[in-house]
Amino acid sequence: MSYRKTKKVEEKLKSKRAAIIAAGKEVLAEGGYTKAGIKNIAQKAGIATGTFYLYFANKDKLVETIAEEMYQKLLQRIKEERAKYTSTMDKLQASMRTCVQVFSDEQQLAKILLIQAPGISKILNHKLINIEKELVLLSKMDLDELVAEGHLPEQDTYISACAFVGTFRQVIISWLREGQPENLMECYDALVEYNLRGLGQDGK
Amino acid sequence: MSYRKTKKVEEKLKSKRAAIIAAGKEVLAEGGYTKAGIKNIAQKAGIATGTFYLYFANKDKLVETIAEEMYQKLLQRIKEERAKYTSTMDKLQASMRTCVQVFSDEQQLAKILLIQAPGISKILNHKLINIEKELVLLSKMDLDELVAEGHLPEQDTYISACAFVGTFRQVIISWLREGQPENLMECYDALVEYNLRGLGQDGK
Amino acid sequence: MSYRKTKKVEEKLKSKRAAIIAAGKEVLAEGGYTKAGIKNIAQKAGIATGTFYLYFANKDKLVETIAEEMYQKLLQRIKEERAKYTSTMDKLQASMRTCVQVFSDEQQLAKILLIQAPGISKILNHKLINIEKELVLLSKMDLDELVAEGHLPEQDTYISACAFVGTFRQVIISWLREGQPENLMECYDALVEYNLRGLGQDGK
Amino acid sequence: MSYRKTKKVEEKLKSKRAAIIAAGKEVLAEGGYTKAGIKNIAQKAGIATGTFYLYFANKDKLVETIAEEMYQKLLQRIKEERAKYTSTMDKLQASMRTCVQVFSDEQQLAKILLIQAPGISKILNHKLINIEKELVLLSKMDLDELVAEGHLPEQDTYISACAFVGTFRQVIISWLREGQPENLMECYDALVEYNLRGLGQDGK
DNA sequence: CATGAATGAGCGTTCATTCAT
DNA sequence: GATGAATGAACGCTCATTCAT
Repeated sequence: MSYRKTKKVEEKLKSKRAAIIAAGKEVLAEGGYTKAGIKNIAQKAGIATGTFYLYFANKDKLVETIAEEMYQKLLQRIKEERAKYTSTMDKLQASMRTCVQVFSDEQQLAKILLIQAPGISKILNHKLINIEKELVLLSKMDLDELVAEGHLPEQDTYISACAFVGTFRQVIISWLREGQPENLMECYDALVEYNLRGLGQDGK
Repeated sequence: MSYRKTKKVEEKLKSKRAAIIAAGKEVLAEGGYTKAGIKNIAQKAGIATGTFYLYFANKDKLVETIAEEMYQKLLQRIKEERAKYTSTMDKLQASMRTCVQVFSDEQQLAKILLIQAPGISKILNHKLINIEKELVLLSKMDLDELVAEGHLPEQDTYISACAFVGTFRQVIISWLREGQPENLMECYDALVEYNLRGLGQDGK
Repeated sequence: MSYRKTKKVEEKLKSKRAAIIAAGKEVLAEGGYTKAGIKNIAQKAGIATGTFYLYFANKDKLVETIAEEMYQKLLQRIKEERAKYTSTMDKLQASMRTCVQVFSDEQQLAKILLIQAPGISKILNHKLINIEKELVLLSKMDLDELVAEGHLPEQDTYISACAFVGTFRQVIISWLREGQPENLMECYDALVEYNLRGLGQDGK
Repeated sequence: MSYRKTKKVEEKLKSKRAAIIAAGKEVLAEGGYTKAGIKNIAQKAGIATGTFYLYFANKDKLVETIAEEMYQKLLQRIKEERAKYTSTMDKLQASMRTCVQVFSDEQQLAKILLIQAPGISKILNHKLINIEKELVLLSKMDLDELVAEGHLPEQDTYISACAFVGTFRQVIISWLREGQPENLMECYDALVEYNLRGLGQDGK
């Protein structure tokens, strides 16, 4: 009859799960999937190895959870930002700005998504790859619309979407790896201009 | 019977070292660093596991060698192609066309460089990263020159170089992962146009 | 709704200790010592894992208790039945009939004693072994008396007692494992005859 | 071209596999399946833990091998001995004498088969159980023939066969556990007589 | 008394590396 | 040189037991 699930206790549990996820992200971002030993993660989370399995069925499930969480967070933010605009062009820009923003704010997320994603067990890898695919397809839809509306010239919109996303991806990777550009947000405008020109939007 | 050598026999006659590298590439491209067990590689190379260590100090050294080899091959080809042109713009285009060409011809190289590269031990990873870095810097030098010559408007050439390389990278990744575009070379022109516009080259 | 208590509720009202023992028997009979996890047992007993340790010092003590309980139940029943007869031969038969009866009624007990008993930690095993030993010795005492009384010819009564008990044991095991004979009690007479003849009692 | 598989080397390998099996039997006989840790077995076999897996795919495969080996050895010996006789009665006796002989010679085999058999993973358990089943059925076939030939009275031969085997089993178990009888072979005759009488063979 | 989250030693298994032949 | 059997540290995971609530 005792051991009531007080608010305090419940919060502790939640925070422990969060701590594991945080530790998992940290280790994943730094060392990749291989180096992400359970003992390592558990230690960083301040728990015993056995405790890990009270919160996650196995290592893969943790990584899956992390991937899913990032996926949701990123797409959620993008949707929110897009909703603020009506013109397709603005929406497209909103997508990219949000991406840059999110990655800029959360280096960990960026590192896992853009640097460590591969090397992870194939199944899990798919989740991470999907984010990228989704971004490309989202961009493609925008481009298709813009072409239809006459705002952009005819073109292979899939290739353009890839190119579009690729420019952002590469710059962010450079920022992560080389520390160049120093500030991610500051180069956002240059990047947008590059792409708008690339897409064939003349008069700006 | 004697003049029809099997591939295996032929490889044995060649340097065993080459056979190991070939096997290493194969395994690395398909399964990633984790799946690249020495036994697996040795078997594919037609040697005993112990023999591997007569040619490479350890697993990491093999990967490093593979990385180095790819690095050399790619940059070598690029230099050769660039030498055929005099104008910087043509040189820049030659760089990219060669990249696409090489990746298109050698999926293995592409898979290792663009898909499996991360997840590999940090130190080794650096070698692979360097190829990308070098490409970006090479592009940047071209851009700097083009800007100086007045062929391109003023811009942050590092960002532009990243963007430039990123477009190619992303399309190649899509080709590897999704099989889209079906033929890599065919979309090359579209990609170049995208980037030339992006860089601000009006006429052409 | 209130007077139709489920089994679970009823057990809770009984001593929890009894519920644990019942759950322990169930799990032990079905899955053996290895599968008998404390969590599993506790769940079946309708308690928390920690509660288990309020009633038993550890897992081994539970098994020991179960063994002891079975031991007492079986020997108690045998003594009761034997008391109903005066002739040693009748007492001997009463022993066996009771055994068969009890095992027939309680498959769980049979499974634990005859099938799962081994594989359990050595010390605990001893308790279970003792039941068998006791049965053999009880039989031997009967046989010794019957030989002394002239009802049976001279013989190594220990061997005879083993043989005697062994016949029952093997048949019961076959019943448990193979389901043959279908009904244990029905073959009791044949078994008794076999042994009486084996012991050298001619005219019945 | 070197590292020839000399006789010496090959013998070492064979002996190592044998050493593992021997160690496995030893541990299995003494401590049961649960206590039979790979580290424990490897140490007893004088090898490193990893070496175990060069000879057996996993722990279960070792136990299966041991079970199979015992099965073959016992049944093989029985068949050999039975072949020496023509009368069914002699064959039946030969079966049992061989069993006693083999168990007497190899306590380890006896312990694993009669004491530790259960508690082992269900699948493996089946192999061990099968030996017993086979013995019972072999005996039953003999009894059926003897009844048909008129050498034994009508009876439930399955029950008789169980009883028959059970007597031997129980005596051997007593010998293993209690050390009584001291010498297994010496009580063989008494046991046979008991069973012949039990089966209803009057004369002799 | 009761709880169930937390613990950590220990399990079976893998694999880069070594070394006697 | 070439071999492949041998090694043992390290992995992911389990479970009997403890203890703060």
